[in-house]
Amino acid sequence: MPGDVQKNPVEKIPALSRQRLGDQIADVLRKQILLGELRPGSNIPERETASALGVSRTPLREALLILEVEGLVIMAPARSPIVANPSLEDLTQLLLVQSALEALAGECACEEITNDEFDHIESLHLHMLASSDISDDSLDFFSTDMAFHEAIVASTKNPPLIKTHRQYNARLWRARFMSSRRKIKRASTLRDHTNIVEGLKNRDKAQTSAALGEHLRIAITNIAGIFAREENPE
Amino acid sequence: MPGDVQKNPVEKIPALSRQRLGDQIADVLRKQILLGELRPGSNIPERETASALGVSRTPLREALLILEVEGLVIMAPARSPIVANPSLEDLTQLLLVQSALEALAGECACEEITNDEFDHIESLHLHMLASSDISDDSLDFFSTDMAFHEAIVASTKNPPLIKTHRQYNARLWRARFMSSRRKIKRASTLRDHTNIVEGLKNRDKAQTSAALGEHLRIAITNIAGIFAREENPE
DNA sequence: TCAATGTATTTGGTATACCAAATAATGGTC
DNA sequence: GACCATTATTTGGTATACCAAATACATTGA
Repeated sequence: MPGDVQKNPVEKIPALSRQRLGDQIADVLRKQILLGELRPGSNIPERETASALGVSRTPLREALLILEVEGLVIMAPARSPIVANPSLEDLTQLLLVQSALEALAGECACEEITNDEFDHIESLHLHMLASSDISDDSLDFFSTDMAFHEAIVASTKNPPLIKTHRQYNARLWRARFMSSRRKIKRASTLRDHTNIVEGLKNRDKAQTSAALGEHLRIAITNIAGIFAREENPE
Repeated sequence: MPGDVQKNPVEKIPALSRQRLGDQIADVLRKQILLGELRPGSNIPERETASALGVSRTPLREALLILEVEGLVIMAPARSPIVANPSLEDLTQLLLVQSALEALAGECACEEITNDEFDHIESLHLHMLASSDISDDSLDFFSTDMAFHEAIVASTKNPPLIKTHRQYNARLWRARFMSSRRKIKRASTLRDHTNIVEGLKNRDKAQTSAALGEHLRIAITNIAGIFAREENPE
Protein backbone atom coordinates (compact mmCIF):
# COMPACT_ATOMS: atom_id res chain seq x y z
CA MET A 1 0.00 0.00 0.00
CA PRO A 2 2.38 2.75 -1.07
CA GLY A 3 0.49 5.82 -0.02
CA ASP A 4 -2.64 5.28 -2.06
CA VAL A 5 -6.06 6.21 -0.86
CA GLN A 6 -7.72 3.77 1.51
CA LYS A 7 -10.94 2.73 -0.17
CA ASN A 8 -11.86 0.25 2.51
CA PRO A 9 -14.96 1.41 4.40
CA VAL A 10 -14.77 -1.19 7.16
CA GLU A 11 -15.57 1.39 9.83
CA LYS A 12 -12.62 2.08 12.05
CA ILE A 13 -10.17 -0.74 11.73
CA PRO A 14 -7.75 0.53 14.36
CA ALA A 15 -10.57 1.28 16.82
CA LEU A 16 -8.78 0.35 20.01
CA SER A 17 -7.08 -2.31 17.88
CA ARG A 18 -10.10 -4.50 18.47
CA GLN A 19 -8.40 -7.73 17.55
CA ARG A 20 -5.99 -9.14 15.05
CA LEU A 21 -6.57 -8.08 11.48
CA GLY A 22 -6.30 -11.69 10.42
CA ASP A 23 -9.25 -12.62 12.60
CA GLN A 24 -11.35 -9.84 11.13
CA ILE A 25 -10.45 -10.92 7.61
CA ALA A 26 -11.31 -14.50 8.51
CA ASP A 27 -14.72 -13.28 9.66
CA VAL A 28 -15.26 -11.43 6.40
CA LEU A 29 -14.21 -14.36 4.25
CA ARG A 30 -16.18 -16.82 6.34
CA LYS A 31 -19.31 -14.76 5.88
CA GLN A 32 -18.69 -14.50 2.15
CA ILE A 33 -18.27 -18.24 1.93
CA LEU A 34 -21.41 -18.91 3.93
CA LEU A 35 -23.45 -16.46 1.88
CA GLY A 36 -22.20 -18.03 -1.30
CA GLU A 37 -20.44 -14.89 -2.51
CA LEU A 38 -17.36 -17.07 -2.59
CA ARG A 39 -18.59 -20.20 -4.24
CA PRO A 40 -17.29 -23.66 -3.37
CA GLY A 41 -14.30 -24.55 -5.48
CA SER A 42 -13.48 -20.96 -6.35
CA ASN A 43 -9.97 -19.61 -5.98
CA ILE A 44 -8.80 -17.13 -3.38
CA PRO A 45 -5.52 -15.85 -4.80
CA GLU A 46 -3.56 -14.21 -2.07
CA ARG A 47 -2.29 -11.03 -3.70
CA GLU A 48 -5.52 -10.24 -5.50
CA THR A 49 -7.73 -10.88 -2.48
CA ALA A 50 -5.40 -9.01 -0.17
CA SER A 51 -5.37 -5.89 -2.30
CA ALA A 52 -9.12 -6.15 -2.83
CA LEU A 53 -9.55 -6.06 0.93
CA GLY A 54 -6.98 -3.32 1.30
CA VAL A 55 -4.60 -5.34 3.42
CA SER A 56 -1.30 -7.05 2.88
CA ARG A 57 -0.78 -10.72 2.29
CA THR A 58 0.37 -11.45 5.82
CA PRO A 59 -2.94 -11.03 7.67
CA LEU A 60 -4.77 -12.41 4.66
CA ARG A 61 -2.71 -15.57 4.92
CA GLU A 62 -3.43 -15.63 8.63
CA ALA A 63 -7.14 -15.61 7.84
CA LEU A 64 -6.75 -18.33 5.24
CA LEU A 65 -4.84 -20.40 7.74
CA ILE A 66 -7.66 -20.13 10.25
CA LEU A 67 -10.23 -21.06 7.66
CA GLU A 68 -8.12 -24.00 6.57
CA VAL A 69 -7.98 -25.37 10.10
CA GLU A 70 -11.72 -24.86 10.25
CA GLY A 71 -12.10 -26.85 7.06
CA LEU A 72 -13.63 -24.10 4.97
CA VAL A 73 -10.60 -23.56 2.77
CA ILE A 74 -8.18 -25.95 1.16
CA MET A 75 -4.57 -24.86 0.78
CA ALA A 76 -2.32 -26.92 -1.45
CA PRO A 77 1.34 -26.15 -2.13
CA ALA A 78 1.86 -23.92 -5.12
CA ARG A 79 -1.85 -23.60 -5.73
CA SER A 80 -4.34 -20.87 -4.97
CA PRO A 81 -6.29 -21.55 -1.83
CA ILE A 82 -9.76 -22.68 -2.80
CA VAL A 83 -13.10 -22.69 -1.05
CA ALA A 84 -13.86 -26.18 0.16
CA ASN A 85 -16.43 -27.99 -1.89
CA PRO A 86 -17.56 -30.89 0.26
CA SER A 87 -18.95 -33.98 -1.41
CA LEU A 88 -22.11 -35.65 -0.29
CA GLU A 89 -19.99 -38.14 1.62
CA ASP A 90 -18.13 -35.32 3.35
CA LEU A 91 -21.39 -33.66 4.33
CA THR A 92 -22.80 -36.92 5.60
CA GLN A 93 -19.79 -37.44 7.82
CA LEU A 94 -19.92 -33.88 9.08
CA LEU A 95 -23.61 -34.12 9.84
CA LEU A 96 -23.10 -37.32 11.74
CA VAL A 97 -20.64 -35.63 14.05
CA GLN A 98 -22.81 -32.56 14.31
CA SER A 99 -25.78 -34.68 15.29
CA ALA A 100 -23.74 -36.23 18.11
CA LEU A 101 -22.68 -32.77 19.25
CA GLU A 102 -26.24 -31.50 19.27
CA ALA A 103 -27.46 -34.58 21.09
CA LEU A 104 -24.87 -33.88 23.77
CA ALA A 105 -25.89 -30.25 23.77
CA GLY A 106 -29.46 -31.30 24.39
CA GLU A 107 -28.46 -33.27 27.44
CA CYS A 108 -26.32 -30.51 28.87
CA ALA A 109 -28.88 -27.85 28.07
CA CYS A 110 -31.46 -29.60 30.23
CA GLU A 111 -29.16 -29.08 33.17
CA GLU A 112 -27.79 -25.66 32.39
CA ILE A 113 -30.45 -23.73 30.56
CA THR A 114 -32.00 -20.71 32.25
CA ASN A 115 -35.60 -19.71 31.93
CA ASP A 116 -34.66 -16.65 29.92
CA GLU A 117 -32.66 -18.76 27.53
CA PHE A 118 -35.52 -21.16 27.14
CA ASP A 119 -37.93 -18.32 26.49
CA HIS A 120 -35.68 -17.01 23.76
CA ILE A 121 -35.41 -20.41 22.12
CA GLU A 122 -39.15 -20.88 22.32
CA SER A 123 -39.72 -17.49 20.76
CA LEU A 124 -37.47 -18.42 17.86
CA HIS A 125 -39.51 -21.56 17.42
CA LEU A 126 -42.78 -19.64 17.50
CA HIS A 127 -41.40 -17.21 14.97
CA MET A 128 -40.64 -20.07 12.62
CA LEU A 129 -44.09 -21.54 13.13
CA ALA A 130 -45.70 -18.23 12.33
CA SER A 131 -43.56 -17.32 9.34
CA SER A 132 -43.61 -20.72 7.69
CA ASP A 133 -47.14 -20.25 6.44
CA ILE A 134 -47.27 -16.58 5.72
CA SER A 135 -44.09 -15.69 3.96
CA ASP A 136 -41.81 -17.73 1.84
CA ASP A 137 -38.75 -15.87 2.96
CA SER A 138 -36.35 -18.76 2.82
CA LEU A 139 -33.48 -16.79 4.24
CA ASP A 140 -35.43 -15.72 7.31
CA PHE A 141 -36.71 -19.21 7.96
CA PHE A 142 -33.25 -20.64 7.53
CA SER A 143 -31.39 -18.14 9.67
CA THR A 144 -33.94 -18.51 12.43
CA ASP A 145 -33.48 -22.26 12.22
CA MET A 146 -29.73 -21.82 12.61
CA ALA A 147 -30.19 -19.39 15.48
CA PHE A 148 -32.51 -21.89 17.16
CA HIS A 149 -29.87 -24.59 17.15
CA GLU A 150 -27.07 -22.26 18.13
CA ALA A 151 -29.08 -20.91 21.03
CA ILE A 152 -29.57 -24.42 22.37
CA VAL A 153 -25.87 -25.14 22.16
CA ALA A 154 -25.04 -21.79 23.70
CA SER A 155 -27.23 -22.57 26.67
CA THR A 156 -24.90 -25.42 27.63
CA LYS A 157 -22.23 -22.83 28.56
CA ASN A 158 -19.62 -25.30 27.33
CA PRO A 159 -17.18 -23.19 25.30
CA PRO A 160 -15.41 -26.03 23.49
CA LEU A 161 -18.74 -27.55 22.53
CA ILE A 162 -20.01 -24.19 21.32
CA LYS A 163 -16.89 -23.54 19.29
CA THR A 164 -16.75 -26.97 17.70
CA HIS A 165 -20.43 -26.83 16.92
CA ARG A 166 -20.01 -23.45 15.30
CA GLN A 167 -17.18 -24.76 13.13
CA TYR A 168 -19.19 -27.72 11.95
CA ASN A 169 -22.11 -25.43 11.28
CA ALA A 170 -19.92 -23.27 9.09
CA ARG A 171 -18.93 -26.25 6.97
CA LEU A 172 -22.53 -27.40 6.74
CA TRP A 173 -24.05 -23.96 6.27
CA ARG A 174 -24.32 -23.96 2.54
CA ALA A 175 -25.71 -27.45 2.25
CA ARG A 176 -28.26 -26.82 4.94
CA PHE A 177 -29.25 -23.57 3.32
CA MET A 178 -29.88 -25.26 0.02
CA SER A 179 -31.74 -27.99 1.82
CA SER A 180 -33.91 -25.48 3.65
CA ARG A 181 -35.20 -24.07 0.40
CA ARG A 182 -37.21 -27.22 -0.15
CA LYS A 183 -40.27 -25.84 1.56
CA ILE A 184 -41.85 -29.26 1.52
CA LYS A 185 -39.64 -30.24 4.40
CA ARG A 186 -40.65 -27.38 6.63
CA ALA A 187 -43.46 -29.26 8.28
CA SER A 188 -41.19 -32.03 9.48
CA THR A 189 -38.59 -29.51 10.61
CA LEU A 190 -41.15 -27.73 12.70
CA ARG A 191 -42.45 -30.98 14.13
CA ASP A 192 -38.92 -31.92 15.21
CA HIS A 193 -38.42 -28.51 16.73
CA THR A 194 -41.63 -28.85 18.66
CA ASN A 195 -40.30 -32.03 20.20
CA ILE A 196 -37.04 -30.35 21.06
CA VAL A 197 -38.73 -27.40 22.68
CA GLU A 198 -41.00 -29.68 24.63
CA GLY A 199 -38.05 -31.71 25.83
CA LEU A 200 -36.23 -28.59 26.92
CA LYS A 201 -39.28 -27.23 28.66
CA ASN A 202 -39.52 -30.36 30.78
CA ARG A 203 -35.75 -30.54 31.13
CA ASP A 204 -36.10 -34.05 29.76
CA LYS A 205 -32.60 -35.11 28.73
CA ALA A 206 -33.60 -38.22 26.87
CA GLN A 207 -36.29 -36.55 24.78
CA THR A 208 -34.26 -33.45 24.00
CA SER A 209 -31.16 -35.38 23.11
CA ALA A 210 -32.98 -37.89 20.96
CA ALA A 211 -35.00 -35.25 19.18
CA LEU A 212 -31.92 -33.19 18.35
CA GLY A 213 -29.94 -36.20 17.20
CA GLU A 214 -32.74 -37.49 15.06
CA HIS A 215 -33.42 -34.06 13.61
CA LEU A 216 -29.98 -33.84 12.06
CA ARG A 217 -29.93 -37.41 10.88
CA ILE A 218 -32.99 -36.52 8.85
CA ALA A 219 -31.12 -33.56 7.45
CA ILE A 220 -28.67 -36.03 5.96
CA THR A 221 -31.46 -37.51 3.89
CA ASN A 222 -32.62 -34.12 2.74
CA ILE A 223 -29.18 -33.09 1.62
CA ALA A 224 -28.73 -36.34 -0.23
CA GLY A 225 -31.94 -35.48 -2.04
CA ILE A 226 -30.50 -32.13 -3.08
CA PHE A 227 -27.44 -33.80 -4.51
CA ALA A 228 -29.54 -36.31 -6.40
CA ARG A 229 -31.64 -33.51 -7.83
CA GLU A 230 -28.56 -31.61 -8.97
CA GLU A 231 -27.17 -34.54 -10.85
CA ASN A 232 -30.48 -35.37 -12.41
CA PRO A 233 -32.61 -32.22 -12.34
CA GLU A 234 -36.32 -33.05 -12.42
CA MET B 1 19.61 -15.80 9.53
CA PRO B 2 22.53 -13.74 8.27
CA GLY B 3 24.93 -16.43 7.27
CA ASP B 4 25.31 -18.03 10.65
CA VAL B 5 25.81 -21.72 11.09
CA GLN B 6 22.67 -23.82 11.01
CA LYS B 7 22.57 -25.73 14.26
CA ASN B 8 19.21 -27.25 13.59
CA PRO B 9 19.51 -31.03 13.13
CA VAL B 10 15.92 -31.58 12.02
CA GLU B 11 16.91 -33.94 9.21
CA LYS B 12 16.33 -32.44 5.81
CA ILE B 13 13.77 -29.73 6.03
CA PRO B 14 13.61 -29.04 2.30
CA ALA B 15 13.33 -32.73 1.46
CA LEU B 16 10.97 -32.47 -1.48
CA SER B 17 9.47 -29.56 0.45
CA ARG B 18 7.34 -32.06 2.27
CA GLN B 19 4.77 -29.58 3.50
CA ARG B 20 4.54 -26.09 4.85
CA LEU B 21 7.22 -25.21 7.34
CA GLY B 22 4.56 -23.81 9.62
CA ASP B 23 2.81 -27.17 9.82
CA GLN B 24 6.05 -28.90 10.70
CA ILE B 25 6.76 -26.37 13.43
CA ALA B 26 3.23 -26.83 14.73
CA ASP B 27 3.91 -30.55 14.97
CA VAL B 28 7.12 -29.95 16.88
CA LEU B 29 5.54 -27.52 19.30
CA ARG B 30 2.49 -29.70 19.76
CA LYS B 31 4.65 -32.63 20.69
CA GLN B 32 6.64 -30.49 23.10
CA ILE B 33 3.45 -29.32 24.72
CA LEU B 34 2.07 -32.83 25.00
CA LEU B 35 5.31 -34.19 26.45
CA GLY B 36 5.39 -31.39 28.98
CA GLU B 37 8.62 -29.90 27.65
CA LEU B 38 6.59 -26.76 27.20
CA ARG B 39 4.70 -26.51 30.43
CA PRO B 40 1.18 -25.09 30.68
CA GLY B 41 1.27 -21.38 31.25
CA SER B 42 4.78 -20.95 29.92
CA ASN B 43 5.61 -18.29 27.38
CA ILE B 44 6.46 -18.87 23.74
CA PRO B 45 8.10 -15.60 22.70
CA GLU B 46 8.14 -15.42 18.95
CA ARG B 47 11.65 -14.18 18.18
CA GLU B 48 13.36 -16.36 20.75
CA THR B 49 11.49 -19.50 19.80
CA ALA B 50 11.91 -18.85 16.10
CA SER B 51 15.66 -18.48 16.34
CA ALA B 52 15.87 -21.49 18.64
CA LEU B 53 14.17 -23.54 15.94
CA GLY B 54 16.27 -21.98 13.22
CA VAL B 55 13.35 -20.45 11.36
CA SER B 56 11.95 -17.01 10.94
CA ARG B 57 8.99 -15.58 12.75
CA THR B 58 6.59 -15.99 9.85
CA PRO B 59 6.25 -19.77 9.83
CA LEU B 60 6.57 -19.79 13.61
CA ARG B 61 3.58 -17.50 13.81
CA GLU B 62 1.77 -19.75 11.39
CA ALA B 63 2.37 -22.66 13.74
CA LEU B 64 1.20 -20.66 16.75
CA LEU B 65 -1.92 -19.68 14.85
CA ILE B 66 -2.72 -23.32 14.17
CA LEU B 67 -2.16 -24.26 17.78
CA GLU B 68 -4.33 -21.37 18.89
CA VAL B 69 -7.24 -22.56 16.76
CA GLU B 70 -6.67 -26.01 18.20
CA GLY B 71 -6.86 -24.56 21.69
CA LEU B 72 -3.37 -25.51 22.79
CA VAL B 73 -2.00 -21.96 22.78
CA ILE B 74 -3.47 -18.68 23.91
CA MET B 75 -2.54 -15.55 22.02
CA ALA B 76 -3.40 -12.21 23.56
CA PRO B 77 -2.63 -8.86 21.98
CA ALA B 78 0.74 -7.50 22.98
CA ARG B 79 1.56 -10.54 25.08
CA SER B 80 3.70 -13.56 24.45
CA PRO B 81 1.71 -16.55 23.33
CA ILE B 82 1.34 -18.94 26.22
CA VAL B 83 0.70 -22.63 26.49
CA ALA B 84 -2.92 -23.18 27.48
CA ASN B 85 -3.39 -24.20 31.07
CA PRO B 86 -6.89 -25.60 31.26
CA SER B 87 -8.73 -25.51 34.55
CA LEU B 88 -10.57 -28.49 35.94
CA GLU B 89 -13.78 -27.01 34.58
CA ASP B 90 -12.22 -26.66 31.13
CA LEU B 91 -11.07 -30.27 31.20
CA THR B 92 -14.46 -31.46 32.34
CA GLN B 93 -16.14 -29.70 29.45
CA LEU B 94 -13.61 -31.03 26.97
CA LEU B 95 -13.99 -34.56 28.26
CA LEU B 96 -17.73 -34.35 27.98
CA VAL B 97 -17.47 -33.52 24.30
CA GLN B 98 -14.78 -36.12 23.79
CA SER B 99 -16.95 -38.76 25.36
CA ALA B 100 -19.75 -37.92 22.94
CA LEU B 101 -17.31 -38.13 20.04
CA GLU B 102 -16.02 -41.50 21.15
CA ALA B 103 -19.52 -42.79 21.70
CA LEU B 104 -20.31 -41.83 18.13
CA ALA B 105 -17.06 -43.41 17.00
CA GLY B 106 -18.09 -46.62 18.69
CA GLU B 107 -21.33 -46.73 16.75
CA CYS B 108 -19.69 -45.97 13.43
CA ALA B 109 -16.84 -48.36 14.08
CA CYS B 110 -19.26 -51.25 14.43
CA GLU B 111 -20.32 -50.62 10.86
CA GLU B 112 -17.01 -49.70 9.31
CA ILE B 113 -14.30 -51.59 11.12
CA THR B 114 -12.37 -54.26 9.23
CA ASN B 115 -11.15 -57.48 10.76
CA ASP B 116 -7.56 -56.31 10.50
CA GLU B 117 -8.38 -53.13 12.31
CA PHE B 118 -10.17 -55.03 15.01
CA ASP B 119 -7.23 -57.38 15.41
CA HIS B 120 -4.91 -54.45 15.85
CA ILE B 121 -7.15 -52.86 18.45
CA GLU B 122 -7.46 -56.14 20.28
CA SER B 123 -3.69 -56.59 20.26
CA LEU B 124 -3.27 -53.17 21.82
CA HIS B 125 -5.71 -54.18 24.49
CA LEU B 126 -3.90 -57.45 25.14
CA HIS B 127 -0.63 -55.59 25.36
CA MET B 128 -2.07 -53.35 28.04
CA LEU B 129 -3.44 -56.31 29.92
CA ALA B 130 -0.07 -58.02 29.86
CA SER B 131 2.03 -55.01 30.75
CA SER B 132 -0.19 -53.69 33.50
CA ASP B 133 1.01 -56.30 35.98
CA ILE B 134 4.58 -56.81 34.97
CA SER B 135 6.07 -53.43 34.41
CA ASP B 136 5.14 -50.09 35.80
CA ASP B 137 6.11 -48.23 32.69
CA SER B 138 3.49 -45.52 32.93
CA LEU B 139 4.42 -43.99 29.61
CA ASP B 140 4.01 -47.23 27.72
CA PHE B 141 0.69 -47.99 29.37
CA PHE B 142 -0.53 -44.50 28.67
CA SER B 143 0.56 -44.29 25.07
CA THR B 144 -0.95 -47.67 24.32
CA ASP B 145 -4.16 -46.46 25.91
CA MET B 146 -4.16 -43.43 23.64
CA ALA B 147 -3.36 -45.55 20.60
CA PHE B 148 -6.24 -47.85 21.51
CA HIS B 149 -8.74 -45.03 21.46
CA GLU B 150 -7.30 -43.42 18.36
CA ALA B 151 -7.39 -46.72 16.51
CA ILE B 152 -11.08 -47.09 17.25
CA VAL B 153 -11.81 -43.63 15.99
CA ALA B 154 -9.63 -44.18 12.94
CA SER B 155 -11.62 -47.28 12.05
CA THR B 156 -14.69 -45.13 11.47
CA LYS B 157 -13.00 -43.65 8.37
CA ASN B 158 -14.72 -40.40 9.14
CA PRO B 159 -12.03 -37.72 8.63
CA PRO B 160 -13.77 -34.84 10.42
CA LEU B 161 -14.47 -37.07 13.39
CA ILE B 162 -10.89 -38.27 13.43
CA LYS B 163 -9.52 -34.77 13.23
CA THR B 164 -11.78 -33.30 15.87
CA HIS B 165 -11.11 -36.22 18.16
CA ARG B 166 -7.38 -35.76 17.72
CA GLN B 167 -7.65 -32.09 18.58
CA TYR B 168 -9.60 -32.78 21.74
CA ASN B 169 -7.10 -35.48 22.63
CA ALA B 170 -4.28 -32.99 22.32
CA ARG B 171 -5.94 -30.64 24.77
CA LEU B 172 -6.64 -33.49 27.15
CA TRP B 173 -3.31 -35.28 26.72
CA ARG B 174 -1.54 -33.86 29.70
CA ALA B 175 -4.39 -34.30 32.12
CA ARG B 176 -4.98 -37.85 30.99
CA PHE B 177 -1.30 -38.61 31.29
CA MET B 178 -1.19 -37.39 34.84
CA SER B 179 -4.35 -39.30 35.56
CA SER B 180 -2.91 -42.49 34.09
CA ARG B 181 -0.07 -42.46 36.57
CA ARG B 182 -2.47 -43.40 39.31
CA LYS B 183 -1.93 -47.10 38.88
CA ILE B 184 -4.84 -47.84 41.12
CA LYS B 185 -7.17 -46.97 38.30
CA ARG B 186 -5.66 -49.38 35.83
CA ALA B 187 -7.95 -52.21 36.73
CA SER B 188 -11.07 -50.22 35.95
CA THR B 189 -9.52 -48.90 32.75
CA LEU B 190 -8.83 -52.42 31.59
CA ARG B 191 -12.30 -53.56 32.54
CA ASP B 192 -13.80 -50.76 30.45
CA HIS B 193 -11.55 -51.62 27.56
CA THR B 194 -12.60 -55.22 27.74
CA ASN B 195 -16.20 -54.15 27.34
CA ILE B 196 -15.29 -51.96 24.41
CA VAL B 197 -13.37 -54.73 22.67
CA GLU B 198 -16.19 -57.15 23.26
CA GLY B 199 -18.70 -54.73 21.85
CA LEU B 200 -16.56 -54.18 18.78
CA LYS B 201 -16.03 -57.87 18.30
CA ASN B 202 -19.77 -58.44 18.16
CA ARG B 203 -20.29 -55.24 16.19
CA ASP B 204 -22.69 -54.30 18.94
CA LYS B 205 -23.33 -50.59 18.53
CA ALA B 206 -25.14 -50.07 21.80
CA GLN B 207 -22.55 -51.82 23.93
CA THR B 208 -19.56 -50.26 22.21
CA SER B 209 -20.99 -46.80 22.27
CA ALA B 210 -22.10 -47.00 25.87
CA ALA B 211 -18.81 -48.47 27.03
CA LEU B 212 -16.78 -45.77 25.30
CA GLY B 213 -18.97 -42.97 26.56
CA GLU B 214 -18.95 -44.26 30.10
CA HIS B 215 -15.21 -44.85 30.03
CA LEU B 216 -14.46 -41.19 29.47
CA ARG B 217 -17.04 -39.97 31.94
CA ILE B 218 -15.14 -41.92 34.54
CA ALA B 219 -11.97 -40.20 33.42
CA ILE B 220 -13.56 -36.93 34.47
CA THR B 221 -13.73 -38.21 38.03
CA ASN B 222 -10.13 -39.35 37.96
CA ILE B 223 -8.88 -36.01 36.73
CA ALA B 224 -10.89 -34.21 39.36
CA GLY B 225 -9.10 -36.40 41.87
CA ILE B 226 -5.74 -35.31 40.52
CA PHE B 227 -6.69 -31.68 40.89
CA ALA B 228 -7.89 -32.22 44.41
CA ARG B 229 -4.64 -33.95 45.29
CA GLU B 230 -2.60 -31.10 43.86
CA GLU B 231 -4.36 -28.51 45.92
CA ASN B 232 -4.16 -30.55 49.08
CA PRO B 233 -1.29 -33.01 48.64
CA GLU B 234 -1.75 -36.03 50.95
C1' DT C 1 -0.17 -29.75 -37.88
C1' DC C 2 1.20 -31.60 -33.71
C1' DA C 3 4.31 -32.24 -30.20
C1' DA C 4 8.05 -31.14 -27.34
C1' DT C 5 10.91 -28.01 -25.13
C1' DG C 6 12.29 -23.82 -23.14
C1' DT C 7 11.09 -19.46 -21.20
C1' DA C 8 8.28 -16.12 -18.92
C1' DT C 9 4.82 -15.35 -15.58
C1' DT C 10 2.12 -16.33 -11.68
C1' DT C 11 1.65 -18.88 -7.55
C1' DG C 12 2.40 -19.61 -2.69
C1' DG C 13 6.32 -19.90 0.96
C1' DT C 14 9.65 -17.58 3.71
C1' DA C 15 12.57 -14.02 5.62
C1' DT C 16 13.05 -9.46 7.12
C1' DA C 17 12.14 -4.68 8.08
C1' DC C 18 9.16 -1.53 10.25
C1' DC C 19 5.48 0.05 13.50
C1' DA C 20 2.67 0.73 17.53
C1' DA C 21 1.39 -0.55 21.96
C1' DA C 22 2.52 -2.23 26.41
C1' DT C 23 5.68 -2.82 29.95
C1' DA C 24 9.46 -2.24 32.87
C1' DA C 25 13.03 0.53 34.56
C1' DT C 26 14.97 4.76 35.92
C1' DG C 27 15.29 9.27 37.38
C1' DG C 28 13.31 13.24 39.35
C1' DT C 29 10.40 15.55 42.61
C1' DC C 30 7.52 16.05 46.62
C1' DG D 1 11.93 7.34 51.09
C1' DA D 2 7.97 6.80 48.24
C1' DC D 3 5.45 7.84 44.25
C1' DC D 4 4.76 9.55 39.74
C1' DA D 5 6.24 10.63 35.18
C1' DT D 6 9.03 9.79 31.32
C1' DT D 7 11.81 7.07 28.45
C1' DA D 8 13.81 2.96 26.63
C1' DT D 9 13.14 -1.73 25.53
C1' DT D 10 10.58 -5.68 24.37
C1' DT D 11 6.39 -7.51 22.58
C1' DG D 12 3.42 -8.89 18.92
C1' DG D 13 1.17 -7.04 14.39
C1' DT D 14 1.73 -5.77 9.69
C1' DA D 15 3.80 -4.76 5.29
C1' DT D 16 7.07 -5.81 1.89
C1' DA D 17 10.80 -7.93 -0.50
C1' DC D 18 12.68 -12.11 -2.15
C1' DC D 19 12.67 -17.06 -3.58
C1' DA D 20 11.50 -21.42 -5.64
C1' DA D 21 8.28 -24.27 -7.75
C1' DA D 22 4.65 -24.95 -10.94
C1' DT D 23 2.10 -23.63 -14.79
C1' DA D 24 0.94 -21.77 -19.10
C1' DC D 25 2.30 -20.11 -23.27
C1' DA D 26 4.91 -19.58 -27.21
C1' DT D 27 8.21 -20.98 -30.41
C1' DT D 28 10.61 -24.29 -33.00
C1' DG D 29 11.46 -28.62 -34.87
C1' DA D 30 9.80 -33.00 -36.85
